[in-house]
Amino acid sequence: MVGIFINHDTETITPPLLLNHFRHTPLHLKRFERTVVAMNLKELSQILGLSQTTVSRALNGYPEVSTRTRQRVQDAARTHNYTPSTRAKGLATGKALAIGHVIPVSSKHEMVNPIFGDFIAGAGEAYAKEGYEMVLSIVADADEEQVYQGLKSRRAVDGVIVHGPRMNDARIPFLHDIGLPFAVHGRASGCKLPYAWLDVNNRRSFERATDFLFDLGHRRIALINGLEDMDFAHRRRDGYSASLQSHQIAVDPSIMRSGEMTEIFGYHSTREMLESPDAPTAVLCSSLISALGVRRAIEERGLVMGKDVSVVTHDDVLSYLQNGGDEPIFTATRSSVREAGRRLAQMLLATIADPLMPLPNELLEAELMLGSSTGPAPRKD
Amino acid sequence: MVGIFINHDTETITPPLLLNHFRHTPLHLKRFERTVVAMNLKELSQILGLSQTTVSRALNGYPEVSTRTRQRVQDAARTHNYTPSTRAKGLATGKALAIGHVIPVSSKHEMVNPIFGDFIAGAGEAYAKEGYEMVLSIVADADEEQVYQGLKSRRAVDGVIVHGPRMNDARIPFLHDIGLPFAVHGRASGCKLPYAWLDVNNRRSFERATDFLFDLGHRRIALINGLEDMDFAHRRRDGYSASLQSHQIAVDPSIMRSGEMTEIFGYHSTREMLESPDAPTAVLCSSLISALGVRRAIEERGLVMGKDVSVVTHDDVLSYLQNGGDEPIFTATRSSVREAGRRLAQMLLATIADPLMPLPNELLEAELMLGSSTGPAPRKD
DNA sequence: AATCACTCCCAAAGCGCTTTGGATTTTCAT
DNA sequence: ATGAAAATCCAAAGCGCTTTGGGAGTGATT
Repeated sequence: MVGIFINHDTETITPPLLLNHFRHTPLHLKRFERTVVAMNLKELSQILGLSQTTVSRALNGYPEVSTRTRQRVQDAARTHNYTPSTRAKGLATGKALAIGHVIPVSSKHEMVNPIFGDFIAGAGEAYAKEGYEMVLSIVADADEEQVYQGLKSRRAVDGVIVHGPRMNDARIPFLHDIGLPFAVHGRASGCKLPYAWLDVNNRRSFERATDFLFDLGHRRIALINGLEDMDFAHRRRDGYSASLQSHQIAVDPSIMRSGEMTEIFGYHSTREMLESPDAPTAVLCSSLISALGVRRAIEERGLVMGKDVSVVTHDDVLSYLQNGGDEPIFTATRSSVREAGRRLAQMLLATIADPLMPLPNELLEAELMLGSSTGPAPRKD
Repeated sequence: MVGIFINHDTETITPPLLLNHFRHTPLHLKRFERTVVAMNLKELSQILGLSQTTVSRALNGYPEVSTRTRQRVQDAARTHNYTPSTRAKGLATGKALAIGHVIPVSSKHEMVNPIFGDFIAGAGEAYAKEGYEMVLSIVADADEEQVYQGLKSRRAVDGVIVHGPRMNDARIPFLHDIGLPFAVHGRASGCKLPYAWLDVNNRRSFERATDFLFDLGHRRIALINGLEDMDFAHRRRDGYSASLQSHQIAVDPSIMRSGEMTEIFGYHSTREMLESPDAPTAVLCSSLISALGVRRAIEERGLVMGKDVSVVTHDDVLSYLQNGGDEPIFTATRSSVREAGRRLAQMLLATIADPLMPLPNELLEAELMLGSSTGPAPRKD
């Protein structure tokens, strides 16, 4: 082992006095690492007999380098497996080359939103293309602001994606105040400030879905929605109510539920409502996962979905939860959350690249896909 | 605006010649940012009238600082909202203070493993506690090695978590070779090298589950499993086979399926098998999501789960997919993937903190939870 | 022959931190 | 008092990169 050390007075160095801190590797180990590990700019430039400046410029595409030299440098970089250290590059440029995703975990049920995986997958593609890293923080929703503050002052990221916006979401003015670029997946009604966002037209898609159920003859339509204070839930409810009103039907709270969209939630809600003498003939549901629960409740009662009770659900096109193969199980308002991730990430990168650009917005329309979960309202006997 | 600039010859600086590169913000903007933005060590030490050394030491818990000074420094840091830049700290210490998670996206179905969100949530807790960042790369499984190489040579992370190990997984020797610390969620049969891992005792839990079905009188037990080359699937199959053999029943490939564990997969597999004259009376399933499909196929055929056909599934205790509330829907082998994330992350951090430590392993036993999806085998008529 | 304009390259100064090797005070038994 | 040891603090040298402000060398133009 000793032969590997470069600096021979290693032994004579007095180790720093540590106080419950293991962050600092013993010096000899660090030396070891650095010796064995990755090539750096200095070494590469020595190999090439060029200055660090020239090598750096050659690699970063600056024009003050001859084509021949650039080629030579690039080849050497490849063969020696050289990639600049993000840390050092970041320090020098003042950019972090990373985007933060702060994932709120609902303190109530410790639930991680299931759409998150697919969203991240989409966003990841965009980052990889631009050489950005993606850093994740999982946070109890109460501590969120603190986390943003931390990311900012540690200079760990160049911007963040805001997930699961609520109405009048405090995070938006907060991020605006601390000057951390951000883009929101969804919108926050009531927020006056301009901000970058991408959203599905939730209101419209749920209005259409409700209209569709009306066309099939349904008059008693239940709504199983996300948590009240989530912005998307609010908008969907608006769309639902609008449709009811335009058909002169009063909104009836007894067939409306909101909660965290688990299978169980869909099941319990539906089960309760079906027990009533005035049970709904159709259910509009905010999530495919809950819709599975809805179906369970329906079938458990010996009813047939699409005949006795119709179901329309929103479908985020999650990779592990396809809505049927050839023939969709559920009639659904459909919008890929993965695609949303991809586009929102691009959006954020664009606003970071050009801070003077007007903040971009994008409103996606959900498709209404016909499946076998809907049918004409059953005749009253 | 101009008043904010600190360096007044800003205007006279000739901008660097850029070649299709937007990474470099115009200089005046950078200045602006740096001026407005976060406090740094130098500023803080000036405010305090101390050297950077002392401030740094006070904040990092080194003993060469008087209690009074330390207190003063800590207070100032808090009030001025100072947090050291991770980049700079990383550069100076040689650590990245970050752990990488490389998430393979199956190239076939572009599927993100649904357990991933909960796993990450668990791991995130561990990282947050130790001041580590979590960086994510989403990667088509073919490019994985390249991504590890990149993380290593960019010095972006101190270690990585390996997800979804396959049999004889090439990633393990590879990571070993490039000298990037890692810990595996699961194991890779056939890998001779020692490595840190945490796994559920898949073989045992599936053997027990099969035994249990035997005890209920079932003799024709189907297996709906994950992809063949996934290590966990292999082990579960082993456990299943072992139980069959110990009961003198031959393994019958016609009632065994393996594939990506979607709802649809569970549905189709079950549907097919139930059509056979020699249909299974029980199904052992590798995922709660697929189990939902299994149930659908059963009920669609007018059969009753737990009576006509028994189902046992593995349950990863995902937050959005609870297996029933009070009374579990499915009888299940149960092991929290979130807890696994938490522990594996701690494990990795420990091996990084002390590289000389023997590599830790942990084998979790799954609980066998009784639900209403199982019952005695129906009598042959 | 001197000047100019390029082209191609370089030394050195940061970026914000940690860590080393001392320097300066305090403290305290003698 | 009086050294010696302990307690505090500091200047400066990196960490690995980018970027600034030149400096040679080469032809072409006066």
